[in-house]
Amino acid sequence: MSLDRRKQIIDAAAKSFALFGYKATTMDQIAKIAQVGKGTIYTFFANKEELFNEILQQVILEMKHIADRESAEQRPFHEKVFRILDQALEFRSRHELAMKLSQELRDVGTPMAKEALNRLESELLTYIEAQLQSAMDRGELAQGDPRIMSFIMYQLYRSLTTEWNKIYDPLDKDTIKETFYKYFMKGILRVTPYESKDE
Amino acid sequence: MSLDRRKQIIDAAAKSFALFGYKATTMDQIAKIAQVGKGTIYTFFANKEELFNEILQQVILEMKHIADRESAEQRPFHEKVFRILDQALEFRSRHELAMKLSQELRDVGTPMAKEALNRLESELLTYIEAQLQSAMDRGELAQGDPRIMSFIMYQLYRSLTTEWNKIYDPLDKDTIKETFYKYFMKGILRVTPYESKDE
DNA sequence: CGAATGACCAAATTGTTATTTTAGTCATTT
DNA sequence: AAATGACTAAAATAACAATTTGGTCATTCG
Repeated sequence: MSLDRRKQIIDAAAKSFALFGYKATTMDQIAKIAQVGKGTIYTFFANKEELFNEILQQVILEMKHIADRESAEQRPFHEKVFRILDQALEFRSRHELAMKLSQELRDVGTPMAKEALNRLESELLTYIEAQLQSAMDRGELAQGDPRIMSFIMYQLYRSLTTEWNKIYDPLDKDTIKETFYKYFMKGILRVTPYESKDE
Repeated sequence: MSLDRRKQIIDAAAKSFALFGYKATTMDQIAKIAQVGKGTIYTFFANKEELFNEILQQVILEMKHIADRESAEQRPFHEKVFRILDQALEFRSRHELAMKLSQELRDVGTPMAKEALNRLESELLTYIEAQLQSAMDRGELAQGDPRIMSFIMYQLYRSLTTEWNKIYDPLDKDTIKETFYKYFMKGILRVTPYESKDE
């Protein structure tokens, strides 16, 4: 039942953080949803921040799980990386908590929201970095600094999706994919998937 | 003397906007610095915003002038583009007004500061877009959508400088240059300057 | 007895009202 | 006719009151 209570609290907190964001979620609120006295929360978690980090950790694992499923697929490497990025950003824009945190950061600028989103980004970068490293080891990829490579990859993909949409009309998925290959992959892949046909 | 007064006002405004930002600059302040009655300002400019736009326009012209000087140089195209981006971002990080506006946007979120910086960015994108178009016409560059190309170029360069520094230690200029070529230019140039030597 | 609890408190947040500042006007002066 | 600065309405800021909230701990319960 001790474990039961802990789970109740985590579930309640997850629900509330996703629904109201970090700041607008109160410990009283969580206790109420979890049907638990407020003091009980503090027997499992030192403070609000620690409880939040527990939830965040779950989200990170969930994201990695999705990426793992993608990278386990038998596909050419360049396809895989593209799909991981795609799924990750898709995940971020679908997952209620991540979305709520983005909004909170925009609207109120809660520092904890910023930190959490940075952490998500950082985890994704680390993940891709590892994928690149292993692809290099397998010889699928030209040598290079995997940290810089993953960073550029992420930034480029983000530019073509999120950033582009801030100024212009969204690009369709095919254009994004093609552009991503044309302007980036081409420079690093050992085997070029799209030959330049002098369009 | 009418022109004289106008210049006095513009100079005073430029000084004040660069020193205190948009919001913290008052019309009284400008009048005082310009040694002019406040009413006089309104015989030349309809309001604060219009006066600010006059200053901004000057900054934009100044930036374009720097870029023009760079692109007039007799250099291979890839060198030119790199240097234009470099000069432009350097300019933005050196120019007092642009810096102050960035700070103001971060700290207070003044909408006018955001708009102004967007305008600077937009002008730079348009400029590069034109450069790319003319390089394509000359056959120095593979065909492609110059808008997407300039956007990616800008974002990539910005990623390697500003964005990278938010997470990691700054990259040195040579690494930036090399990375920029390796991961981007290579994919679009007709003549590859750095041959991959299987490092 | 130890785990759970909710009344309690200091600190932070929010709501409210009073005060000051500021963009823009316009009657008067130069 | 151009320049000015006292003036005003609106906005920003400060000062203060009222409420909320994270965290504690003496008491209760199983």
